Amino acid sequence: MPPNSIKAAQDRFVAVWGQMGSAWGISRTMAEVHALLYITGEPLCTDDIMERLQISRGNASMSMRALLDWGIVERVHRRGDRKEYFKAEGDVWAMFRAIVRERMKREVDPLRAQLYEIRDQTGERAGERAPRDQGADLLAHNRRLDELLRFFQTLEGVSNSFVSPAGRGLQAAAKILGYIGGGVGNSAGPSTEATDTKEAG
Amino acid sequence: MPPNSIKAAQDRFVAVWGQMGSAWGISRTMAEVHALLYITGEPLCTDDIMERLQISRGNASMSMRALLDWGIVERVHRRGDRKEYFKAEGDVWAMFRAIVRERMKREVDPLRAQLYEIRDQTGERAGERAPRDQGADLLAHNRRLDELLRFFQTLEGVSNSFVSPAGRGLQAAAKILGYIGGGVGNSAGPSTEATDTKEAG
DNA sequence: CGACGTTTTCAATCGTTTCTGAAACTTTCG
DNA sequence: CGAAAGTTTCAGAAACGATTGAAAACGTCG
Repeated sequence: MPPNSIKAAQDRFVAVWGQMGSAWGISRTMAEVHALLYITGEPLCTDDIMERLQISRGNASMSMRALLDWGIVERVHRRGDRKEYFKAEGDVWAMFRAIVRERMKREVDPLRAQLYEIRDQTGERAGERAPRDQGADLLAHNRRLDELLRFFQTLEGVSNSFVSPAGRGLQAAAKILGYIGGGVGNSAGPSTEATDTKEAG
Repeated sequence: MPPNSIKAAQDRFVAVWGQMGSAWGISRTMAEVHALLYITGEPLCTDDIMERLQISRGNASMSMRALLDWGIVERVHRRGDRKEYFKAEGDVWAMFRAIVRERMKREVDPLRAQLYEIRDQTGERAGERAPRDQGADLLAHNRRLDELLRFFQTLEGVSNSFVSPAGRGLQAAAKILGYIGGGVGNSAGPSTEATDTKEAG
């Protein structure tokens, strides 16, 4: 096995992860930077990233900053070195929790707020009554909004129980649900289990 | 209340939903079309959509097709009318299940497959041994890949239990978890007040 | 069967987002 | 304090995905 096969695998991982990122509305480069930090597992500095990913300094800097904001990458200082190094969160579940937390905060919460506003916009104000004609439509309209709101409220709850300090809760629940769903066996143990997913229909 | 206030609310909903879509990697227009169908609740034809959303015929057609593929919009035929009409799935949970199913199929499953390949790429082949130098790095590299794979496997399980015919399972679980989440003193509650959805019961 | 209304496709265009590179800024150290 | 090293910002350039509009395909009806 050639000694640089790890590097090749890393490159491939970076590409794959970057692609996934862009499918989920995250800038490709940001995902790539994260991928690189995650897969190498060790702290890298801006120049390392620039060189390895062939991107500009500005881009590298911005992406790093964003990852820091997301809380899935942390600064590392080395004694006797003025450079800053960066290291990715190593625990996949912690990483995912951070992502969920941020996306809820940035996208779902504002969305909920807007939906409430829209709901209020046609909500009956005190002492005012909708015209007879509009009544049914309005009711149905508001019912649909409410259903959406209810849904997002539930989602909020789920996400909180996942994200919270005691958030391992969902990790456990996920496993239980996993069993229900597909009989997916996953237990502790670093052994290379390449268990195939069994469809349960 | 002016009779067109529903229309105004609909427009606003369309805008909000479209924005959300693009934040999650769905084309804005497609999300808008869906929003329109959902919020009006009744079947619309291509021309209705073109006019209301001010988009081209081609765009409307493509977006409709995509929504059909996602399984969150269905064709409706009207007797004595050659046009095709389209109607959005009305049940929020069913809609969300369809979305999860599709995104898993299109994005997560391929990702998993790729990760397996990458894993195999450096996996020890029979009778071959990694050079001593690379040993530790390789082990750590593969461990990180495995963790990711394990995670996605669990995710797959959760999603299956959600998506499957008996998928109401997660709906119930979600509510339970939601309660837990609400009860748990979670970190500085972002903006989770205003939880006054009217209960029908 | 040919004409008409409707839907689909696709190359060209347009608009948005991302990326670059250089300048401005900040921090550290002699 | 000033120089050196590092980081951030930002206007313009490039890349990418979305959108259009016209033409082809489809299916129906007289």
